[in-house]
Amino acid sequence: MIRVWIAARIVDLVAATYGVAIPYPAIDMPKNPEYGDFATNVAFGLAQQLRKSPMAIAQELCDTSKMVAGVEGIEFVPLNGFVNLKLNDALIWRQLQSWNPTTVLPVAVPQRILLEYVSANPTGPLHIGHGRWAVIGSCLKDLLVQVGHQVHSEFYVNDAGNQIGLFRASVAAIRDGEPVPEGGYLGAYVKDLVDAPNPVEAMRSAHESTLARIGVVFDQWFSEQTLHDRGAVAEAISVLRDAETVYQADGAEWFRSTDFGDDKDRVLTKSDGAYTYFAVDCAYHADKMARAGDRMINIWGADHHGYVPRVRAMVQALGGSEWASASRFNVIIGQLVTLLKNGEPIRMSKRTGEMVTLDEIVDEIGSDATRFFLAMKSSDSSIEFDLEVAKKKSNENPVFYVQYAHARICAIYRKLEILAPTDATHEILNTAERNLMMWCLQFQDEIHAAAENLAPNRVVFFLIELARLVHGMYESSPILKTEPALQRQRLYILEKARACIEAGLQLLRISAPIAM
RNA sequence: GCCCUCGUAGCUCAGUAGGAUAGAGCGCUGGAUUCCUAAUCCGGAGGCCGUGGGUUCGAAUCCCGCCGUGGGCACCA
Repeated sequence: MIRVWIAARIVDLVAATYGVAIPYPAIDMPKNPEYGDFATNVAFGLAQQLRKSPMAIAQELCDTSKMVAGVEGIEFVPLNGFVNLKLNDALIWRQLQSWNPTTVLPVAVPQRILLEYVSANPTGPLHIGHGRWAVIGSCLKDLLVQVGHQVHSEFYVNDAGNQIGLFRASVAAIRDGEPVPEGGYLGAYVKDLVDAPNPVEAMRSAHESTLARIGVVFDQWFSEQTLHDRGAVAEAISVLRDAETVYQADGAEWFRSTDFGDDKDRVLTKSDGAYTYFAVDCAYHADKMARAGDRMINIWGADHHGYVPRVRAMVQALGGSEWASASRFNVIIGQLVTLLKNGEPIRMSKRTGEMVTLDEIVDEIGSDATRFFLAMKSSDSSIEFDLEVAKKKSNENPVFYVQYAHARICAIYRKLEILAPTDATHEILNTAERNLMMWCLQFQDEIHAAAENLAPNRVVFFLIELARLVHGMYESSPILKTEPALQRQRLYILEKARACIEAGLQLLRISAPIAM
């Protein structure tokens, strides 16, 4: 949390200089290394309030810094209104000595969070798209837990309704040698289910096994059927009715979701008396809000994004307006994945069974590469997943780049036949050593940013950059043929970096091999 | 038609609580191996950040229009 630490020093400095209290300012890493290690733009924000130019304020802050306690080892340099900060080697070294990548300060307000993801229908095997939500969801869970939240992860099993009836009928038809019903399921996997006592449960169980192969395990598999069984749907509708958000029209019962920003009202009970999928979802979300406590996060595919406004409406009607806030309810809409083979997109259809399953992909390229590729892209852009690239063991495939950095460090210990040093003193630090240390120290800041923005891909990019710095130091700063004190210094830095890579990969549930 | 998403190097993508000269990998190109795994490193070329306005001391980032991509617009699930 070095950036938080720096920000706190700046807050103190501003208070000491002008007697004003400010919130934690942004701490940037300047692109130009001549500007120092960190920079802050507080002077711009204070300019209006203090009726002074940013340049003058930056200058004054830097002047005052010499008289303030707690900033020893930091050189303050004003430039163009920015305050640039340069940390001396001793300070960085002290920071590193007390730094441990697995220790992360908890957030100020920990939440109880219910995270729902994947929730694929149990009518066919999982594909790469489900894999993407599975990976992002599982990374998100670990991230949120890492910063102090309590997270319950859940897979919603749509084991009731028309599609399930059609699916069961399709399996039965194939078993009995009869034609599959109109709009039914024809895929090869359907044949494999004819002997299953319960094809739906067999399919769900297959999902569980597939997900376990890529390290995705749910705290709960929530059955839609149980909502029907205990009358939860009728209960949810009556809550909406009591809130006077329900009316009758055309023989059906409607939820006035337009009162909550949706663009049209939605049917709850059809004119034939059956509940809609949406009505069942009302029951599910009511149940989730009761269990979640503080916050709900749903991860859905792009084909559901039109569904979001009505769910937001329903959540507010059932749970109260506080559930409209982004700190209580998030829907992450993940864009689609196009699978490429030899540069050509593969078309998929679940109904006819023309598809490459997630299992087949994991068979081919393994869990580590699958997870890394799916985690590295931000969830709101559609991506291409190239099977050939994912199989390559080169720089084109960044998972090996990161793992190799870890393995290389381990190889040095083997060569020297020693264990990693637990402490060391330092002499002068070269640029490669210094940059690597500075990057490691920001690991926790990055974890917090990734958790806050629900963006696990930030961790992946942090690790790629970390690996780059390790490889850079490896090339420029020899160890075996170096005098003992410097050797120990370098080993100490590399061990911190190794632990950081290990911690980062663990967060992504990717292995950190000691040899490759 | 309406709503949502995205548009950054030739390709695949980072970077968006506004910051100082916009980044990486691949591809192209020039180098590095008496030395810890070359699965690596160092250098070069390559950009009006879709487009036109606006807000601001400052915009890839925020707001509006337009163009383009993908998705959604059921008493389906």
